[in-house]
Amino acid sequence: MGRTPPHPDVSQFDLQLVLEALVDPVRRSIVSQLDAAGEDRACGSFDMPVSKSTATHHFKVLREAGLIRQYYVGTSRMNALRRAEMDEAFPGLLDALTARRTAVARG
Amino acid sequence: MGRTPPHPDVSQFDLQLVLEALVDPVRRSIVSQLDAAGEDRACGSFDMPVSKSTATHHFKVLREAGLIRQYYVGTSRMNALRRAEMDEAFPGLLDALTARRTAVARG
DNA sequence: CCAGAAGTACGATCGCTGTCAAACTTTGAT
DNA sequence: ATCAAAGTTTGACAGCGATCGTACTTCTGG
Repeated sequence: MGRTPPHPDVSQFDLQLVLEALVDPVRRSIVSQLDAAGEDRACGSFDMPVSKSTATHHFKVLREAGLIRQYYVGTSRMNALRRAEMDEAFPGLLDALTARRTAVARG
Repeated sequence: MGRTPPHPDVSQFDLQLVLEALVDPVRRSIVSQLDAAGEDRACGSFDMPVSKSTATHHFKVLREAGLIRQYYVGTSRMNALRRAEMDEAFPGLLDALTARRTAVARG
């Protein structure tokens, strides 16, 4: 569907949801890749050892936790890291987790 | 028993294990209480909504992730937060998670 | 208009983990 | 010696979530 999916507001960010999102290695890798890229990227452009349907699931979890913002460009769904807002809600958290320690594991 | 349980060395701290430990609300509460107390505390002295056997499980997970150090004093098992070592391995992580967000000012 | 590309939606597994109760161990006090 | 306190161990169970394949939708290019 072309409609924009629901995104939580910064005031509704929940630490529990954020941690549940970041505890998964695949999702943490997505965040790291997005952070390293410094620009928005399509779902399909990520290096991920899972199927497309599983990838969709991971992006949804990240979006609902407030970690990424998603919007369509043609058939591609773009993903933007909501770093400033995360830093506002949980100062230091993303810094601690994106510290070039990235390892992509098969889970 | 009575013997000291195994503790990982700082050089072997693993981010994945640490996050898996901290994603559980009960365990995060233990860490927060330990941090707020500023001193070692016995297992039974924590405010936890679970049974003793479940508590034992949580302390074990925290210990194996390197978040706490455990030692016996009489029949009590004391718990110490390994903050300095955690800060060394993952700078800013515990700070971000033990931040009291109810308060306003932050020095 | 049609084919392909990019994702989503939907079930269905399947393993993991948080939970408890019950039995046990160790220590300290009476 | 006995008893209670503090945890541990074991075994079982329930629910969640990561995974996949298949079918479906939407958009773009020819």
